[in-house]
Amino acid sequence: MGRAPCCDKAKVKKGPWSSEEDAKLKDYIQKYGTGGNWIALPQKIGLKRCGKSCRLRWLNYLRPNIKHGGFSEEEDNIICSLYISIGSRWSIIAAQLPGRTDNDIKNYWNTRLKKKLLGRRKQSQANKLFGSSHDPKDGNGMETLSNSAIERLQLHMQLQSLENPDFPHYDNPPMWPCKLNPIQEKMMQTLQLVNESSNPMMMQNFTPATPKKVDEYYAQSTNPLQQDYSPMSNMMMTGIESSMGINIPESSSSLVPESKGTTQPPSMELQQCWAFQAEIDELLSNKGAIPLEGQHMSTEFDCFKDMHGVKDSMTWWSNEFQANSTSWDSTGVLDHKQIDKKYNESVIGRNVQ
DNA sequence: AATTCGGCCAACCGCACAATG
DNA sequence: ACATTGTGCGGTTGGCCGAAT
Repeated sequence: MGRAPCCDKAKVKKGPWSSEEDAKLKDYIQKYGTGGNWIALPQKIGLKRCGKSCRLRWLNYLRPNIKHGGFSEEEDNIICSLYISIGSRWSIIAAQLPGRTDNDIKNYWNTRLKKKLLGRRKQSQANKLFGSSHDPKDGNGMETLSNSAIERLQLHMQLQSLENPDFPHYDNPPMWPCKLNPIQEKMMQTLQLVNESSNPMMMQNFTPATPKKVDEYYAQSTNPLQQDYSPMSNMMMTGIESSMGINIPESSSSLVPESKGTTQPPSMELQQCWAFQAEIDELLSNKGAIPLEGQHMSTEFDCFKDMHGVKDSMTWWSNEFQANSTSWDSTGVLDHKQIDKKYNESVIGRNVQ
């Protein structure tokens, strides 16, 4: 038995809002605020609408200083960067873009930005690999990998290739994230689950590395590419390492090793880590696939050419975002509530809880 | 000119969580 | 401690509109 509906659906109006309804709602809220109860609000002002519908209309359309459409390149970069980092947490992303609503950003991402970045070809390949045609009864666990995770993985790998264009990235060492936020941790746990079920042999032999082992890895590194401590790498988690259970000590994030150290081979954990990264990469890039008509393999990442200076901007933004966020799980929500509170206090002159 | 198709976006739905009694 | 209610959020849908055929 589910919870009772918030309103009588037979008696409320649905569909597009008329200008009269907009005016009623706007006038009332500008005069009296929301009163802290959206459910009761439509009755007070004689609107035959669900309270939730009123709230949505106000937040997404009638609220002052709302911007619609015309996303700037900087906003594109911010959205992309945050999506890769935290996924479809639209409210949090919206909180970082003044005047934008979560709904707007969500629509913009789903209809334009995603296509711009991923391109049709990779999308169709991903669908082929993980899409609805896949039989969930196969039991290989791939169905548990969400589209969001796939997209983020793809985006990240594309960015990684841009970082080191001369090297196929399955030959590259991992670029260590300095510290995962809880959301990133969760995503990596999901990826780990997928890997566990799709390749149990690999995980059987795996034991999580300790921070000490990671420090040893840094000391052992001989390849200049293994010294990647760019902010980009910190923000855009490779994820694979994390999914393998390797913990990155916080202190490592700001350390740039002076020497290259010894020539000892990397630890077993790291070799397994790279192998897993190569495996995922192989899976996603689907190297054996025949290019679609009119497309060439060399255009793999051409979609990113549309994003002028995306790397620099994203790096900058990543640092700013990290620096400004006191905590990951509350940032957006708090900001949103603060905005509403400020509006009620300053415009309406009311002190709302 | 008529029809089909696909992109876009506003709005709805249902779930999860927080607040309250 | 539990039940109820309100709010916030992300996913999805339906309809409009312009482009293509």
